[in-house]
Amino acid sequence: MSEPAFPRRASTLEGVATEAGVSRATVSRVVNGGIRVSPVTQRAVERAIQRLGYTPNRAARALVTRRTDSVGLVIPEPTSHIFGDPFFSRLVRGIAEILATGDLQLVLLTPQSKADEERLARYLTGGHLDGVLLVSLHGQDALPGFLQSRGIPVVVGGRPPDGVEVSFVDVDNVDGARSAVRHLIRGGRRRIATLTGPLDMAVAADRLEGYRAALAEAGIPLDHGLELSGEFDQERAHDRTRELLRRHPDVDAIFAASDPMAAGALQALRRADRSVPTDVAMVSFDDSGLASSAEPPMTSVRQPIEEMGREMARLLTRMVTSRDRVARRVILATELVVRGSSGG
Amino acid sequence: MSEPAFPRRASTLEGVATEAGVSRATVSRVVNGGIRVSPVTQRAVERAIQRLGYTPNRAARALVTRRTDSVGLVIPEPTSHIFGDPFFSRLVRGIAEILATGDLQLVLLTPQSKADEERLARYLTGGHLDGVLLVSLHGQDALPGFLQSRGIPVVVGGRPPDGVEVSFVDVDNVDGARSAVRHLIRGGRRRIATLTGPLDMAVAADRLEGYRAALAEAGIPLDHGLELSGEFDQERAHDRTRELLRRHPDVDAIFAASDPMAAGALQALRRADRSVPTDVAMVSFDDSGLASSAEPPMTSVRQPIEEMGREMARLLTRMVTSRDRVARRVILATELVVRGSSGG
DNA sequence: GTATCCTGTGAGAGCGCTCTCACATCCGAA
DNA sequence: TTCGGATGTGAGAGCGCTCTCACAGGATAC
Repeated sequence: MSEPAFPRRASTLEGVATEAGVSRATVSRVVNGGIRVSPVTQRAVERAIQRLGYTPNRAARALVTRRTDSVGLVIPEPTSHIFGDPFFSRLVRGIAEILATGDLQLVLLTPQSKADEERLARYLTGGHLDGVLLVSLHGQDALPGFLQSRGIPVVVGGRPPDGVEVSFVDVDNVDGARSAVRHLIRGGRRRIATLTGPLDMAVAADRLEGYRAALAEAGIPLDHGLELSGEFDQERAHDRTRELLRRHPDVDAIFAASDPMAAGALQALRRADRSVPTDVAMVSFDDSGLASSAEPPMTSVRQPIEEMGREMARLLTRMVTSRDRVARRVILATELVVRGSSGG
Repeated sequence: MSEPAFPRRASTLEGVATEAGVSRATVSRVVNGGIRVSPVTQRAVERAIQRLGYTPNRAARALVTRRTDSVGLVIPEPTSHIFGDPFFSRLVRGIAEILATGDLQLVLLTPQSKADEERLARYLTGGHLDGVLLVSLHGQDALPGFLQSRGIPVVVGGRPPDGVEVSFVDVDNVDGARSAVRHLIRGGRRRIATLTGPLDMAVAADRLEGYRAALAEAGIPLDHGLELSGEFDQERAHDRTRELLRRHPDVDAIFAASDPMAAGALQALRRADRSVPTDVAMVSFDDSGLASSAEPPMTSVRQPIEEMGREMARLLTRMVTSRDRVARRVILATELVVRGSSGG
């Protein structure tokens, strides 16, 4: 195969202007919406653009407009945590869907270390991006406040750190967890344990709060020995469940704060010869593919993750394209999908 | 909360130059590697950069260097197909890991329609990106050849369309499938069915080829009634398996070309009261979390997906930073992870 | 008829950077 | 001593675009 021809120098505004017999300024007007251009000129320019296959040079445009037409998605998470859990993909899907309509590019940023994070902060404040989406924040992460104070449009996915006045989109985790546990209580369960995520994450804390609220309203006393906190993953959930069954053999239900955790718990229950849902009923959170394919199929709290992504992108787009910097909060409702694991 | 102060104008080369008492050119030299700068000047400039918190303006730089320091990842796939399957996340992880070391930004592009694809082709040829990673190509997609002919660095994940001389990284799907089916044959199975992916995708065709090769070398005649092609997803695999069991009740093993498909088949087998592995042995492909958490745990072909991402990023980085345009092909080996489902 | 406005267009500056070229030193070799 | 060649530095052009301003010419107002 012959060496591919190197692309001829991409055509510029200047070239189009010459071709159409007008000035650069006029071509620029046509390209940017054709305001104040006569129909005749407009058509001539459009034909010239067509003939030359002209595409505006983004770098040149960015240099003068101080807009890059791209936004960042920051996931400050050891990437290994993201996998096995399609949360991330679904979120990106929703985000990309909306950004595409606004002609904004999505730039992915996954700082893996402290050094990465410093470089990132630099990058973000360096005017490389028009706005930033932040997800999977731990604890009192300073990033949202920092960016906000520098005037950079920010939208957080999930509840942001306390005291930071920033736009965010969250799922109603408290309510979702409460309805899950209520469902177990309605099924006659009383000794209900919960596997929580890392409690420095708002999402984990909120789900625990919902669990407690449901017990409280049913008049069931809290037993902190039934609250097992840890990571969101399957392996550790398995171990924690085994431990739980040893210490509290009377447990008759488990609320797991994620599907992978439920899968781990299910394994532990099977190995301990406890049948689900007869001996131990289960409800989980996420309603990913894992839940529906589990054996028995898992009752789970469905989160509108794509919608969360969409809403985040919508908020950010608005902040980027207008000078509107008012912090907004959007809370999305969850839905309990009942399957066999909870004893229906 | 008070309105956040708007960020002061980011400092420029000019500013740093003044601060350090040198010319713009000298600062530029320091920023770009400090070649031909005296140690004294170098230090002075570095201090000035530090004091002013200077970050180079990427747009301005791109305008003159004609490099954007960002590469695209194109996934021309109805995004819904990506989910439930962590392939995508793992790939991105590997890619991001390598790109970070080379200071390249990852831009995600997921064309969803023909119109999107045309816009994309424009965008890619418009000099907005230094290079492109393509994955999940269907059939005889023209994109890789098109980009290649325009002189844009391209690396394909998976086997590219025939006749296109382009760099790619692929998993040895033929060999992986062959070893999976050999394993079933060694276990004494003879009536082995396979659930394949869409055969216009090289990955699906290759796995089918491996399946056939294993049967052929064992002297087992092919029966096309045992080859069920379709999508990679769980639901349709379930339906196809039910159909298979009706038509060919003597089947004693199934090789599923993905984990979600295996999960679907497992459900269908359970509902038909066939025990796994006693009545029907199973092997799948991917070795995602789904495989290890299935009941029984699924024997599966593990693919080095992160490594595939890393290798793709490495190839692209090399093409972008040098003028090296030689097409390279990298084939990564798979590994059979034996668990309960195959009766191993 | 002149003053005023609006519309369509072009000239030209300038965004922040890189890169070429010129030049001023300084060194060692002839 | 003179010269060629490093070596370190600065001046200035120019990348492709947007945006302000000026201005011509037609419509509208008095």
